[in-house]
Amino acid sequence: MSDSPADATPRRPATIRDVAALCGVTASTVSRALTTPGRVNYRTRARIEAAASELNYIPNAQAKALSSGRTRTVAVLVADITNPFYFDIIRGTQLQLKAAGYTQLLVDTEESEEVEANTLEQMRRTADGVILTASQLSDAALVAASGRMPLVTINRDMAGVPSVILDTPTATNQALDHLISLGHSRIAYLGGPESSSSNMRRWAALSTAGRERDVDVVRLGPFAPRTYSGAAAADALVHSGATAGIAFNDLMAIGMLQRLHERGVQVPEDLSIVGCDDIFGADFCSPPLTTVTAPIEQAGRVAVTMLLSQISPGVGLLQRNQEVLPTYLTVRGSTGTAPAGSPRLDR
Amino acid sequence: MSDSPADATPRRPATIRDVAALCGVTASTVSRALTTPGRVNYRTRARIEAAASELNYIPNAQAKALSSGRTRTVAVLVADITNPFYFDIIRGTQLQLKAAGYTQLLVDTEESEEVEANTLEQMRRTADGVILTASQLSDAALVAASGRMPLVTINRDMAGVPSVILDTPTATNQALDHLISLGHSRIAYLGGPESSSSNMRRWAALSTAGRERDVDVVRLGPFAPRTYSGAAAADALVHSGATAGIAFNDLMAIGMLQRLHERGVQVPEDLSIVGCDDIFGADFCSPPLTTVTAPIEQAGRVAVTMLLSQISPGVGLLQRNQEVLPTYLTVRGSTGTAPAGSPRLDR
DNA sequence: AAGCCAATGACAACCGATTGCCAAAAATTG
DNA sequence: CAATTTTTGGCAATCGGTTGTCATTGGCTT
Repeated sequence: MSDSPADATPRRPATIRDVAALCGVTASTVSRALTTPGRVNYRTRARIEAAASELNYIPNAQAKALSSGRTRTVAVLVADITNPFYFDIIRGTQLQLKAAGYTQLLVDTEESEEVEANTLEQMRRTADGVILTASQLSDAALVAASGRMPLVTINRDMAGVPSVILDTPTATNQALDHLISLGHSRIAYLGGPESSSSNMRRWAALSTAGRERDVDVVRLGPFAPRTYSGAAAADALVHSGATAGIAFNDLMAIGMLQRLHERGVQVPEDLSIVGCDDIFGADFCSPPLTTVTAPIEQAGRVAVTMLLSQISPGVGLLQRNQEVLPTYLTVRGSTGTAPAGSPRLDR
Repeated sequence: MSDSPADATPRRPATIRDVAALCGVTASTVSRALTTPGRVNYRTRARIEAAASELNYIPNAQAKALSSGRTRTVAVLVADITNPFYFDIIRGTQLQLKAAGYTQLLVDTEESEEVEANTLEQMRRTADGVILTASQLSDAALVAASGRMPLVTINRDMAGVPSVILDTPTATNQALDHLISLGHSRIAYLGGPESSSSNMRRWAALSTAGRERDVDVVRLGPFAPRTYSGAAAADALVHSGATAGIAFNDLMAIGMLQRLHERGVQVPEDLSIVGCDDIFGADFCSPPLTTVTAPIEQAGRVAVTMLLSQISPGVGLLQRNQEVLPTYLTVRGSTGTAPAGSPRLDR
């Protein structure tokens, strides 16, 4: 039992030459048999395939990459692996990449432009393409990078650079209407990082919509898109005198919920809160969060599809170079009718 | 501006021979200058370094891997990328791998033994080592795999295979004592997958502890370790007549909380719930979950450290081949005193 | 000044595949 | 049946590095 053929795994994995030797052909023939089906007589191919599986031959990916120039690997750069938002992205990319036989390289850029640029340069050789989330790169650098290698961004709208955009501004406006219909007339936007283009787009949409609908929409922040900055955001919101707040993302919104609970401010009785993204947890926090539901995982999947069509243009899957994914408002327990007579919330 | 030296990125990245040519030396000298510092005169090395940075030379990872046999890549296999538990693992591995200059390959095995085995065989060439979470492999297969390449498991206690174990049984017993001290005397364990070794160890510890302390500990399930199976678990718990439940993990516990809320069962007044892991969300669900806090991210980090010390044995970092990480009980709002007189919970 | 040794850089083989080109064998054609 | 075309497999170069071996150089000892 110590050496039954099934278990026997020689210490050195079989190479293409081992297979060739076993069949009495050369390595090039084996290579052709395995990669260019029609190029080799079917009888010899059968022999080769048998030998390959007998030796448990697995082509060396490195060698393959070196000679072919393709690594069958895609790098996914996330800004902050701590953020559940990116988990959904990663889930989507992983799913789609695996289906296409690609391997996923996961890199956390820690929101650093430098790390991002270096990684990108590194990956130029290591990966066949890159998916960039929340890029910190300048417009010029991004365009340049995109010219150098297949690349798709998520949530970065840049002409000439293929991208997947989660259309949160539209749904944020829906959220605004939702709040207005509940009687709110002074509403705050708890902003995220200034460098975030979705943050900017969203605020632009909200402030315009506010003017059109004749309600006060004020902007607070910027706040870090993390749970812990929810405290600052909550305090700012209370102090602002607004009766409802739309947060940059769910993380912040959940942090706000916690802080407001501590301070004894009732949600939604005293204050309504809307989040954005609908991440894991948004449905079971207390109260459950009214939020803008974004198809995050789908964004990851679509990004991969777009990227792969760049990598192998023959396969005309998805040739557009921008994909806008719709989002929608999910109403849960954190929004309610505006308090009568604008109660003094800030003690 | 279209061709300033700083921006100029030739279409073909510079190779080691380009650098060599620019310095009037051979490729081997460049290689040595860059990798074996003392091997080359410091003056020529300086010249080479200057040339390298001028040409923006980045060694080709594939070629490097091919000739050196090291890929500087580690594969992390997770059973289910959907589960927040693994996010924390991934976060830990990513952190530590990056610090060591390694790249992380992320693979979702979808809880399939076959996918796991195939990936493992594949990675034998592609990665320098593997971190295995929730492995589905048989003991024999695991030992064999571990003999073939550097490998560290997380939460799989197998003699001869280096592992990181989150010692949840100890803290689960603490949870039991906590419940007993609150007056509970009939307590259920909502089991996870039978194939999970931490599930088995935990149940073994709980049932022994229950006997020792002379309280009823019953086992329900198995249930899938997901939020959605919390409904079944909650119903089973209510029907069992126990006044407290310890769930296999937080996901299940959070699902139970939701279901119990729907059914109008008050937590913790009618029923106490304890989770396990302390994942993202455990602190802000409703009520906040009493749970066994496990240093999940640390487990990822430690696994990487152990793996790297296997890969380069010279660096005597962490030579033990099993690391048990302590966990502790975090009491939040989902546990309380036992209801008086065993109220009829099941309608 | 002869002899020796360490330092330094070049040469060439090698890692494991792919692929352009060529020659032998087989099949087709007139 | 000879001439031509197609099929099939081998040879060797190549991808971009690493590394063992060797020859040269210069410094040092005695």
